[in-house]
Amino acid sequence: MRLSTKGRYAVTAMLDLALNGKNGPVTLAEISENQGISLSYLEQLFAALRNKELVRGVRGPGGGYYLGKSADEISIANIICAVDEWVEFTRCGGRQNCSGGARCLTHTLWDDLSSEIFNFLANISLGDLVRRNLNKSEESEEEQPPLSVVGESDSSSQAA
Amino acid sequence: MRLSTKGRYAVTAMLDLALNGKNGPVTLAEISENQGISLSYLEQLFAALRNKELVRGVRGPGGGYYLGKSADEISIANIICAVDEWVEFTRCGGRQNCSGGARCLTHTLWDDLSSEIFNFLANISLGDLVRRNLNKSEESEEEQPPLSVVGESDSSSQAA
DNA sequence: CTAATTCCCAAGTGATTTACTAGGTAATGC
DNA sequence: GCATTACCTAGTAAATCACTTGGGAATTAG
Repeated sequence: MRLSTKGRYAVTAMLDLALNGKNGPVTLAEISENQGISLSYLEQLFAALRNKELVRGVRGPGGGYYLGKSADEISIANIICAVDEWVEFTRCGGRQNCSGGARCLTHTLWDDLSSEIFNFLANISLGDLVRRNLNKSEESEEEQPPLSVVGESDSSSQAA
Repeated sequence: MRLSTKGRYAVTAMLDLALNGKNGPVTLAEISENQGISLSYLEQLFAALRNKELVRGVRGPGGGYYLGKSADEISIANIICAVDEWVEFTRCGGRQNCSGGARCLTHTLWDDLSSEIFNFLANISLGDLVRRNLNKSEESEEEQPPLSVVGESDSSSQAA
């Protein structure tokens, strides 16, 4: 998993699309304006998103972009992977002996954590985020817990 | 949050330290060997980790690094933030009107998601990962669910 | 005391990535 | 046919990555 600013641009743009695309397509010019991202950079990001069929472009006047599927079918992980493409990290390529035999244990741990993070992001959809925001708008100033809490771990006090 | 390869190096190195540091300090040379990371790059990473008091160095022969606190008190978010430092993403600086008034809504959504991801990583400690691995070694080939599942979301079928 | 070992520190470097500009072409609507 | 939009390619300054070089400074073994 890789969560760079590029992925953030993509997620932010997709959120904009999900929010403003209810009636008719949204132009990249609008997203550029709204989110302060350069038009041409958006074009590059959307080329990648288009390849993964996360968005669908319509040319000509009145054109723009639609979501490629329903907001509930698009996960944050989908978006990030589309633009930031997954790089395999551990060098031991899964099968190699990895300097000293059973020392590859650390890599196993990392791989576990890595897919953990991926699953987390794969379980949050654009639809989730949008719905959550609508709820917040209605309930206005009421305190609300984060959309889905990890539970378990009570290892206190580590917010930087 | 920012999860680059740099953060991965740091997490991997810290895992190595947590696993091999039970009796005596671990040298960067060992970690370098084990994990295939250049010694000097490790030094840079550990300089950052030292600043955040996540590790403690001991000089001279027989020296090396200890964890700065117990493995349970060190979260993955701690490690990543130490080396990869948090960059604020949204341009509207929290208070600005953000081109067109209520359009900053997308940014609110992003901020929510962002702190969501952070909390997730803040709730996984080095200790958690190590314990999980020990369990796995004992129970050997038994199937085990990922360390902590998100629950809730049933928005099926989105693993790439 | 000396020498080896380790952490510590600073500067520099080629490769890659980031976010962007410039300059197009292709389809579509009025 | 003209404006509008998506689509495509190339180039670029700045930043980041992962690493090298070349030194220290503290500690221990002998």
